[in-house]
Amino acid sequence: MPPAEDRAERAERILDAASELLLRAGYRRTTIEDVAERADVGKGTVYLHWKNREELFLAVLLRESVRSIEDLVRAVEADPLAARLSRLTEIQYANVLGRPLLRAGYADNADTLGKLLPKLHAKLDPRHDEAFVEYLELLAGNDLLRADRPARELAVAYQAVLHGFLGGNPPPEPALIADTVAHAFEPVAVSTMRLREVAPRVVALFTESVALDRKQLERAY
Amino acid sequence: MPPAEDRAERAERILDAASELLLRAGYRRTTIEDVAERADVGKGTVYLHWKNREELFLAVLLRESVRSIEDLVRAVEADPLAARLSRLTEIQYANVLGRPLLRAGYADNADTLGKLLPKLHAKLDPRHDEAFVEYLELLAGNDLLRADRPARELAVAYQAVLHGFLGGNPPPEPALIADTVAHAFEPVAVSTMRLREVAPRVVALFTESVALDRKQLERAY
DNA sequence: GTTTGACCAGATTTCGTATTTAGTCATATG
DNA sequence: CATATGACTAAATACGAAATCTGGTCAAAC
Repeated sequence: MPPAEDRAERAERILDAASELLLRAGYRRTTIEDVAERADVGKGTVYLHWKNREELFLAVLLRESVRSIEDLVRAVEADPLAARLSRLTEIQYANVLGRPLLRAGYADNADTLGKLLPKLHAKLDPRHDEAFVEYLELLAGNDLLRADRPARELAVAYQAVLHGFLGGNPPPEPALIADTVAHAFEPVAVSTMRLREVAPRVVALFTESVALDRKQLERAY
Repeated sequence: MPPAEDRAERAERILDAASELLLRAGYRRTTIEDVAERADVGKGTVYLHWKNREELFLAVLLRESVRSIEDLVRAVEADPLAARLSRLTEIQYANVLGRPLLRAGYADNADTLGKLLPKLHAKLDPRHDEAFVEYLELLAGNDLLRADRPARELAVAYQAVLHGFLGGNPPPEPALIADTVAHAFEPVAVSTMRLREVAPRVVALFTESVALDRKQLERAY
């Protein structure tokens, strides 16, 4: 087996297997052997990529998270108006709802993620939160966000709103959170011109943030 | 023991005991005997008031909920401006945070409420939701609420926001949800005059709603 | 150099037993 | 005679020992 190239491919195959089983059986009931068998590798091979079970499954979730943000970046690249907070929220909200593993992460679905949840939040949240606050500050600096409160405070309120919607049963329509976020956090008038200006920087910001996550994933390849 | 009067008093005493123990030890670990002993009654006496363990503890939570709404009603009576959605939310949010049992109910604290949680939501939510939508419709009819979406839809969004804030860790300051709700759901200008007009009807609405809950509680007396 | 599965310690599940508890009701009490 | 009680029972829960399973390692195979 040629070394470098197929190694990454094998890692992906293992993640695919883990992802599939995680979704079907949940963290608690999915064993490393199950994953190895489904990925057509020996059990020991899994440990050549990740140092233990937990890291493997966290990688599954990290990959899913990276993919969702890559989707988001593509959406903003395709349409600069998607850089607007309300529109971005709508896209990302729908995106998360369409990815059962992320949805489980937000809805605190203990059955599928089990003891992985706390570890997950400890690992992913801080960096993403940071990037998100930067994004808000970028908006604020361009009159695309309410300026009467610090971005960091609006971020707290925003996270609460997002969590509230994602935790809904059933989660409300994406249009409703878009509308709510628009009123709650955007200024009365949002300049399309300004939006076109910041869009590339938004893309850069999220691309950079996601690059770090990518790096971490690739360590396993 | 004179019948009617002291019977209610005894019921309250039992609820006090149950409440105390529920908070300290959680539903799963609190036995009827513990409650009876702490309330200075025989075990059988508890069953003269409630038909089973679950009903007893649901009554504890119902009473807490009733009390919180009574607080709210008093606040609106004392200050008609508190009938405004953002202000009402701020008061009720702080109220819930200050009542550990209600807080546990919203934060899905499985440890203290355990298997009681699903039953609780099934029992309390429908009626309160109904009253809340009426309240929103009352506001909408007086230009005290955004009119570009049906009240029922705003109610869904509002519940998501409230749940998101209450589920926060730690829950954000009351002022932040007030601000968020004001922007998200209120019209740009809120007429103080109109507010004074509707306040009594808001009081009546919630009083009536809570009266039903009271009735249910008193059945046990 | 790379992959693997047999292996082992520790975790988890199982299953039978002991204990606890919800709910009842015959009796005690005032 | 109406009310309150705690002894009682069936059912649930907790416990513990034995059996099973699984994460992680590593010597052997390739």
